[in-house]
Amino acid sequence: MSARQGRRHEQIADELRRAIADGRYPIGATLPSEAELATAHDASRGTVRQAVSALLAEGLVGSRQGARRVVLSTTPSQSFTELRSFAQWARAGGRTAGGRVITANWDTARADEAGLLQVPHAAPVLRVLRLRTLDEDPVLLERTVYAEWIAPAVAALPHDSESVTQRLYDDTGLVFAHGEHHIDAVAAGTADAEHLRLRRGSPLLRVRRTTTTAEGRPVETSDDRYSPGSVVFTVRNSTQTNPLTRSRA
Amino acid sequence: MSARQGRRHEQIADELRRAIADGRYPIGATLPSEAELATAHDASRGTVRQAVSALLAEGLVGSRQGARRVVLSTTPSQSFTELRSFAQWARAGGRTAGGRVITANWDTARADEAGLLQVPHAAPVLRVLRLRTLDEDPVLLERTVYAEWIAPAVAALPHDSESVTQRLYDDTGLVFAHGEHHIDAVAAGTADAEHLRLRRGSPLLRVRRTTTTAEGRPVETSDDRYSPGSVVFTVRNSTQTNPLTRSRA
DNA sequence: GAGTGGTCTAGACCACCGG
DNA sequence: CGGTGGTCTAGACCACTCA
Repeated sequence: MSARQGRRHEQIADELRRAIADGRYPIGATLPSEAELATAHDASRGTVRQAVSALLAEGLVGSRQGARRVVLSTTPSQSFTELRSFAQWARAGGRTAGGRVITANWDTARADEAGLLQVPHAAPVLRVLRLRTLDEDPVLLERTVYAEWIAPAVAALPHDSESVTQRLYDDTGLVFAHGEHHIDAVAAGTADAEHLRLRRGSPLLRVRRTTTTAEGRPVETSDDRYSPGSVVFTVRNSTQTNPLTRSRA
Repeated sequence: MSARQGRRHEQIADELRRAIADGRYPIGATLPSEAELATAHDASRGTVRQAVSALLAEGLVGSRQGARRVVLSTTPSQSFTELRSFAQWARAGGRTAGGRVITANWDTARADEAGLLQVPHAAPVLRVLRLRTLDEDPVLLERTVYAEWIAPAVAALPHDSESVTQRLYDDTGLVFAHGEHHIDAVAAGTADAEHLRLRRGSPLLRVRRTTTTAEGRPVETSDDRYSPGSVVFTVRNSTQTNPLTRSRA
């Protein structure tokens, strides 16, 4: 009994994910009502709602007041790993990714970083400055902060690893499951300009991202700056297949 | 009237968003406890949790069991997961959107525009240069090209319409259903600098977007340039859902 | 009108954090 | 240790959908 039994809502969510993936609820099918799920899992309606809202957030099901929930998608997206991993994205586009660590050192988390990584204030973290190249051109400067629990595995990697994501998966089985990306534009600072071979003040596309495991445990948070003209982010969305709305249906 | 009273959790969330945007809770600050918020808003803890979880989803605050919630970001974040218009997005954050048309004139579609709008080459289009403000500050310069079929409705709008999206819906029933967004960074040109009150060469976040109706009919295509620090785009993804992809410039 | 999801309440126990 | 967030329950009322 010792194994972490608790968290009924996560169990219910997993059960539903499995059922959808298995095709027991194909696209367009309706899920059982909250009341039915509550009875079947011997849980309260609140717990069932917590479970279903996770699927809602993942875009697996859609929800409308008054109507049963509908399955929107059964197949996990393949392109997530592309988004997460610079190397995999480059390879998919037929280009060659390179990378090298410029500096790597232990430090303490700043307040915002501690929040993002969900670790105590001033907890030890590993800071890595890494330059990424595409077909030999420097295009991306990454300032990544790793949580303490994963940092040793990162520190053990070769400094010129082509794909950190792949190496971490091979070495530790770590899978990046969720990501959040904040995108804006900033002017290149001195270090940015030097490493990306630009003039100071050049416009850079900045992506601040935090990646977590499937359980929601934060792994790393990073400030990535892309050389202008090297990369464009594309988003497609619609009112009908909007998988990511939260409470506001 | 349209004030849509009665969703306590949304009111509480808005109040917190406003407080964070105003700097009453700077980055790194802790939020009041759930119990305090519940008392202050005369709501139950469950309702407060629903409100706070929205901020959590938006990346404004972080959360760790046992510790108070921490403010991670004060910049308003514009989420693709909510296909909101600029004005609607501003209002949701408790801010005031303004806008005025600088120039509007008929022209013929360039080749790329014709392709995006799915109209014949050199078809007539309406070109509008529009400056958008947030709490009186100019933050966004839009260069929008409207297809001929919708252009008359656009041309008839007051030049200082707060929400073009809303007005078009009210006047014509038009609903923007799908969007495609390409995001990168560019340096401010002369016109950009003048209208956004920046120096030439300042980094701007550029979003080139094309919007279509539910039937897939293109309505407009636009080159939007955001003043630095005014807006952050946020994308959440996971192995299950991936609305964002990266592509070559 | 019955069913269903959206919202809300008022409790409760636990795991974790901090001083 | 007290405070806090994470989870859960067992009700309730409403808005909406659908047959």
